[in-house]
Amino acid sequence: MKTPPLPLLDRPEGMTTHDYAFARLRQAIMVGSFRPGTSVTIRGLAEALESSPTPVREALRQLTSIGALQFLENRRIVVPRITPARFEELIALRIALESHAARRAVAHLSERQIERIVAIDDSIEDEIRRGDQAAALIANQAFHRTIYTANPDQIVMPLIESVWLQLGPILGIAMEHVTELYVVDRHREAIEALRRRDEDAVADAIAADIREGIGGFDQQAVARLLKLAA
Amino acid sequence: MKTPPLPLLDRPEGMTTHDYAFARLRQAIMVGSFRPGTSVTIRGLAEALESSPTPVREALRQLTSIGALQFLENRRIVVPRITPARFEELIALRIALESHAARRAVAHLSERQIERIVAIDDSIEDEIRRGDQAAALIANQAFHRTIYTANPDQIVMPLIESVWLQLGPILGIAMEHVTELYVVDRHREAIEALRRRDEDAVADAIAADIREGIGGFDQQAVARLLKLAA
DNA sequence: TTTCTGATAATGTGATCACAAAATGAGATT
DNA sequence: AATCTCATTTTGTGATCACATTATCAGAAA
Repeated sequence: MKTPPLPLLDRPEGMTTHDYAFARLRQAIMVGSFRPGTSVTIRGLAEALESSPTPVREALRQLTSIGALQFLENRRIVVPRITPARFEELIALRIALESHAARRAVAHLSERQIERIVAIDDSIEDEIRRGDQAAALIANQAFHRTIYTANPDQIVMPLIESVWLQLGPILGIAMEHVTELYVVDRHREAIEALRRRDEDAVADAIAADIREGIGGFDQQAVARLLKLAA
Repeated sequence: MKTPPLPLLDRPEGMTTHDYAFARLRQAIMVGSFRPGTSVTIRGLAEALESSPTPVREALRQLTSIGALQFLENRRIVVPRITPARFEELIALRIALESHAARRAVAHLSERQIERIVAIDDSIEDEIRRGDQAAALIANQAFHRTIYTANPDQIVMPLIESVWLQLGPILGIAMEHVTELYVVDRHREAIEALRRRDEDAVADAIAADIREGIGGFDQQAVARLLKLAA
């Protein structure tokens, strides 16, 4: 069991060791630092995070509950494997959830929030230009999250983040082998539709954004990526 | 902090204390044994479950991750409060998720599985006749779960179960004050549509089932229930 | 009466230990 | 060479303890 390097993360004053461990592991999985099928151990991660096992155990309970990791029958903990069919389910679910979330956010968005979303979209392009795919992934998520959390009563974000997390490891492989992951997007259409407060158009733009973005990987492409990572 | 009586649950040979604690607490929340806003403590639950605090701590990390419980800023753990607006978001999300899941299951359902679903629907009616609302809720969930899990690559069930869990406490109040919670349903239409392998009709029947079932509680009705429980 | 202060109690956090369960590797047997 | 057995190692689980943080309560001051 070799723990990959975990991307560093700021630890604010007063943040508990458990919260820090959880945030750091979650981030690592989200940006593809762990490959599908990778085994992890409590003590190995505790060492990498420079903590005792207790906070790591609790973080692992959380990570398994949100689909980022998986407890096996033999009690081992692994990064879930993914098949092309499951990838397709993840994309379809992402489309269902995010178009639903976008619809229900439209009525709540202020002009200021829309300008904020535009700024985030610009930052995605900066990151792409810079060649930093993980940062582009994070910025892309911030773009989507800022739209959906405009709805003050939304409860869908934890579900969406869980789907994003489950896509992390395969996207990590893709980021190593594909250079234009976030070039195609429909963010402009989404922003135009937000300005018009047109729920249908927003939902359609978000769905198209996902379908034509990472959803463009068909089953053959996913199988190829998985083979590359074996 | 008074722990309500936790419904008993079978503990199979070899089941870890943690898994038992988690399953028992999850079930209790699902069937409405805990009221919204109820505070829980690690030691209190450990005592009720006759275990040491460690397995309970880990179970609480899981339960908070799936929306069943909530860590507050002051580190206290509570059953989440719910507002009428959040209830409406839960219903809308349930409709979005479950009609999506039903659609994607249709192609996978065998005749035998459909007969199994019919049998579960009959058992719901038995439970209603018997006046056992918690058992009817569990059977209703089994009806839905059996449809959606026909899709072997589905990944949506943990998300659906999280929404069900978040509805548990308010439904617990409803079960105390309303006697006909599961009388209205559209299960027959859903079954007919499954037999015809008609994805649109299945999705419509599931959506209508939710909307006309517990979705029939409008914001005023929810507010009234919350007042009754205060 | 209300507000403030300080002591005490309650509750979550992290560390450590012992034990249970599963994996691994070496040697013996087929 | 393949399979089995057993000892050792690895890894997860549960218990317990001490400590940190937050809540509560009683008494004093305004």
